[in-house]
Amino acid sequence: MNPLDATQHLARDFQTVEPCATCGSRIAGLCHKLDASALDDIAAESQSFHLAAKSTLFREGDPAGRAFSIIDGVVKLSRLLPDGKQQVVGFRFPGDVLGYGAGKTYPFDAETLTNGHFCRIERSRLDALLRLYPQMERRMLDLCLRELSNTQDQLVTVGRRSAEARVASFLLGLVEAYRQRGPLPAELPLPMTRSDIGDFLGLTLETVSRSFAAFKRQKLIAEPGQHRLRILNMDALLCLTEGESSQM
Amino acid sequence: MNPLDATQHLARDFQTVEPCATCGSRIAGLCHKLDASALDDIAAESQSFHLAAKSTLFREGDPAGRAFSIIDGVVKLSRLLPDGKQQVVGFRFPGDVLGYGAGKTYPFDAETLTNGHFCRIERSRLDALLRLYPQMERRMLDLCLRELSNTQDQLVTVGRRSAEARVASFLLGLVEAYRQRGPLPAELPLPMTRSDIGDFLGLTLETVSRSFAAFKRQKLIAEPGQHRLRILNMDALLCLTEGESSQM
DNA sequence: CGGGCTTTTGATATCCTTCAACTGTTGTGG
DNA sequence: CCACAACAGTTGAAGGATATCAAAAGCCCG
Repeated sequence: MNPLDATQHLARDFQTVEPCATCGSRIAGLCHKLDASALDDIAAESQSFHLAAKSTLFREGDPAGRAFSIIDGVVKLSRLLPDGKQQVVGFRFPGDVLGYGAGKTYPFDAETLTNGHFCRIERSRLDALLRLYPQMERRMLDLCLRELSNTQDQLVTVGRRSAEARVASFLLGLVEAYRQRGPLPAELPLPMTRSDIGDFLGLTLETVSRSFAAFKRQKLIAEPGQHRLRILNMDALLCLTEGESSQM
Repeated sequence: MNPLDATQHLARDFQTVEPCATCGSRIAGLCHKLDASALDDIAAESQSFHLAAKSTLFREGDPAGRAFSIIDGVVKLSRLLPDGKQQVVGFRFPGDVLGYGAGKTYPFDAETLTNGHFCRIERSRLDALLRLYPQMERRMLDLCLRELSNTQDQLVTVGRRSAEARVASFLLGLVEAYRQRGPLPAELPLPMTRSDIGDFLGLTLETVSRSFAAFKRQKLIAEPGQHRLRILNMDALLCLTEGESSQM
């Protein structure tokens, strides 16, 4: 139980305030509300490690031998299409689990957008732990259901919304991701590039840039510095999301 | 254990040949490989029922009090946007579980496209069963992981592919769904309308119609009758999916 | 047979992409 | 410390893929 403090800025009190035995994180990942013996087992089976920004956690097609839990940092999950285009499947934040899927290989690349702190565990060990601790398996199911729900939301956004509505939707999703993980700071980190956002939303980076510019002109958002975002008019963004042009 | 025979056309031997104790289905839904006592419990807690085509199983926003398993039939899951547009989140087939999600309300409408045969169970009972039978919870997790993977694939399709590539991708997905559920017949049922398909792919019904017309002209597919589909050139469809224009 | 869907097909409109040039930022080595 | 290269972002102009609008034909059910 060695508490680490690398997680303090983002990781306040997401569902639990007990630091995780594995890594000291106060974020409720897989280990949410486990009893002491389960936590000991996980601690024994998993390793904590750091990674610089723009590192690769794993690549699409690699044998899916390990699962990862994000203690701190932001990760981009993306798939490369034969024609070179990229689709970002999602962004992952502290508390999220990566690399535990249906197939035998990872279905996408996982790349850090920031410096990060992670936990890794062999998949076979994790499977054994899930069998051993039904509470943990239940937690995994809940994480999976939540992720499924988010992905379905994203499908609606990409499939049926205009460019500006998609960008607004992305911004609100970002706010929500941070809110779930602690008190919302006035300035949010925005570690992804216009290109990342575009690939997430099914848009080009230019279109994303134009939408950001439009939102700034309307004083809906501000970027006080590189990779820093300030939401000025949440309601207007919400309106945009719902299809109406913003008149607030 | 009353074997029903309503499932014979689609429901051949999807992962198991043992008919489900609950409903007689030979499709591996939730009850896949459960022991006798678990099956007895499920049978006691769940009810089987029929529904005509174009019926509503549940609506977006309804309290999510029950989960459903499809024994036979095809179901459309869709979300309605404020501006009246519809996004189809997915189509579900025999063996799939519906209505078991993260939230307290259903996140989408579920509507039958064909006559159907279903199993229903109170959510609280199902949760209790999942706690009681870890094998069943594991099965639920696997179903959820597979669904997540499919939804992520769909995100790539909608986000980054051209209209024809999306339609080709839908057709291949349909083939795959049927293949997983039994020997593939030469003629597949196509119970969804152009509009349903468009709402699934983020296209208008006209664009879907034009893509179908193009594929027929190129002899990639045929429609021998209403709601009947024949795949003539799978490889060319696969090619289209990957971005190249079909030259085969 | 008639009314309501579904589908097809054509003509036009539009939103977003593409292409291009330029600016701003960051990190690196001389 | 500055010069420079690489990368990220901005903005404009033009073109294209798909949406929208419209009309007609086909199909199903009462």
